[in-house]
Amino acid sequence: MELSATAYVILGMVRWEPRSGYEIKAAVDGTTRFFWAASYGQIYPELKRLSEAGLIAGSDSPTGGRRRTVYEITADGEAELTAWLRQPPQTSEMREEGLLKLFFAGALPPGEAVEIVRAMRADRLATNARLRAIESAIEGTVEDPFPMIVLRSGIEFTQWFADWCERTEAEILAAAKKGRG
Amino acid sequence: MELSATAYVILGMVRWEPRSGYEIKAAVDGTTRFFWAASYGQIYPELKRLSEAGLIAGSDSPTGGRRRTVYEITADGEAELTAWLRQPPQTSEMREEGLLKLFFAGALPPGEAVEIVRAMRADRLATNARLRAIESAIEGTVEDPFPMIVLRSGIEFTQWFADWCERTEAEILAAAKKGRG
DNA sequence: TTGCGGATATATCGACCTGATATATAGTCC
DNA sequence: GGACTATATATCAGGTCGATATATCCGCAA
Repeated sequence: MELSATAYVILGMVRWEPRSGYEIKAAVDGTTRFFWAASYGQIYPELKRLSEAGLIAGSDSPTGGRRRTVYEITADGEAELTAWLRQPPQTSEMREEGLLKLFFAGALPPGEAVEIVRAMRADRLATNARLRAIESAIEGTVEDPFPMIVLRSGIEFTQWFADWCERTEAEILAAAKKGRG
Repeated sequence: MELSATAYVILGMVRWEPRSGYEIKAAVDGTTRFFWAASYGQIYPELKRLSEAGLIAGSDSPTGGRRRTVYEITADGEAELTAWLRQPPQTSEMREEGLLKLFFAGALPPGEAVEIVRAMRADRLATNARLRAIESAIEGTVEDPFPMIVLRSGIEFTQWFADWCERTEAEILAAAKKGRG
């Protein structure tokens, strides 16, 4: 039985507490989104697969006339999750359109490249602020230390990236000045 | 005309010099792979689309009996590329299975979580070494400063990440000791 | 009370992307 | 000549994203 990493996101999320597909999506957006996203297009089919495989169990719990299925993890699911946690991590990817544009910035007139770095910096700082807000909100409320450790890695990373942009902007401007002088 | 970011990778690559699909793939793997990857499954169909759109021009240049099409950028392609470079970057994604596992590491017995951080650190250090090797190899050979700037961002980032892993390992071990004591 | 907007809930689709695989030819080394 | 690697193009299953569709529920205001 081969499961995608997203399947394990679902297992991990319902392990903390039973959730509907909608709640899983909201939990992912509020937590792992920074380093592992998931969309409805993955979540709902995956819930069916995991349910058929007996790794989670769904039960109807409608709100009035609105149908709703809440899933909880099974003993098999828990075993599958911990077995996966013990395997060395494989996937490590990045897609940074800003770095891609900077890479080809030689095609722009001198002086325009700094705009790319400025836009990246503003973006990283905005993410940093969002993550800091989450940090303040959950500070001291959770007993499990690992979500907070990972959240802080995001805060440090976006801060590092913003600082790199600032330094690089200065570097590009200095080189342009030297080139002109 | 809507182009994917990967289409612009191709435009940027053939702008430096005419290349075959195979050579574009090799160039991507040697340079932008760290922050923007591309596979044959994207490159070959995209070359056809860009060629039909008149943004690149292909010419047959076989090696003996082995067919080979080399593409070069057109004036339209160059205009399209610089117009894209002037738009603010959109996509910024990360997929770090290690952080995902660490996030759920509370499901593991205490003491096992450090293994995840150790594996991530080893991996980041290996990438760092590869990037440094590229840096040494191309040092002083390229006039365009931007590829080197981007390469160094990768070197700094992997170094920062490895350092974060080291600090986090110590933090986890200290917490475990405190928990036991 | 009627209606509007936003939240909850599930489902689907086109497009993008990866990794693997298939098919051929060319060059190198023993 | 055979083994191996590099060059070159093509394809496919499956993962993933963003947007969209459908429907219900709730609070609030006209």
